[in-house]
Amino acid sequence: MLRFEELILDNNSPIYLQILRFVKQGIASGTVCRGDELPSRRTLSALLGVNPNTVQKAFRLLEEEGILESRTGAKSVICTDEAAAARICAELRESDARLAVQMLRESGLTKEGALALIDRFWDGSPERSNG
Amino acid sequence: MLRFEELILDNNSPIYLQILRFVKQGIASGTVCRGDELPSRRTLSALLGVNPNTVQKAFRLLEEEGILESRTGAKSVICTDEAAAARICAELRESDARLAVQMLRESGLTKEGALALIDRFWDGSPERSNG
DNA sequence: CTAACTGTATTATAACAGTAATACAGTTTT
DNA sequence: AAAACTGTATTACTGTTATAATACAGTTAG
Repeated sequence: MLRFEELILDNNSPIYLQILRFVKQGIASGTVCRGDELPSRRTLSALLGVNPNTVQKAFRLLEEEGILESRTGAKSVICTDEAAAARICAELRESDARLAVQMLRESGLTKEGALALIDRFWDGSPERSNG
Repeated sequence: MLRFEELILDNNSPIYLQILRFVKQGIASGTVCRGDELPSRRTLSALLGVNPNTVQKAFRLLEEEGILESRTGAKSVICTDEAAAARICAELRESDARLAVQMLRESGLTKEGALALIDRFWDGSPERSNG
């Protein structure tokens, strides 16, 4: 099951998107699968200390993406099979890669320069090749 | 001189940040240097088709970073020497790399996975390793 | 059935970012 | 000095995000 108590919210992006991503990552990693129930909007909002409508927004988007099934009165249920989970996993990473590539391209880097920069920054501060 | 007429604005990020980056890239590439005048807020806003205050916001930030010198009534002047230009150049790319790395790490990728993804995405759509 | 839960919908408020319109103040040019 | 330019400051409008209160509707457990 998803451990929402381990979801630490930050202020850099909308809360509903952080919840969305958390659920998607849970699916991508196999932590949750088809048939698993999610906590109710009210329960989760209390747990996270946010407004129920903020959770509702995230859940609504999950439903629109076909990840969640909601019936009025009943708890919401994950409805992704393994293929869908793999797709979500790929989407998560591809969207990140797309954003990263776009960002690096816009700064005028070549592909090789970008790869070198990523390589240097991954493990910590880069060597200063130039002041 | 900076050729603002070649600055194509997009809707993915705030205009004032796009202007800011354009000027910084001009400095980093040596297109402008210390002593060069920038077009007035009004002139540039008319050229770009945006509000003068949007340009003003970018220029104010440039001044706060010590890149621009403004006196009421007179045109704003670039005040970065070569060392500052080199620093800006490095900052531009390092900040991009930091953001890219952070983004890719958060999606759970390894360094090798991230490099491979960047490599695949740089020239266009990646091969689908999995459906 | 009833009570307590569930999801859904509506409306309102506040804060913030981005953009815009306008007025004010100083410089430059004539 | 006057006109035309310049930067600066104030205020306002818009959209997004987050929150909140409330009402309604369906399910589940007793």
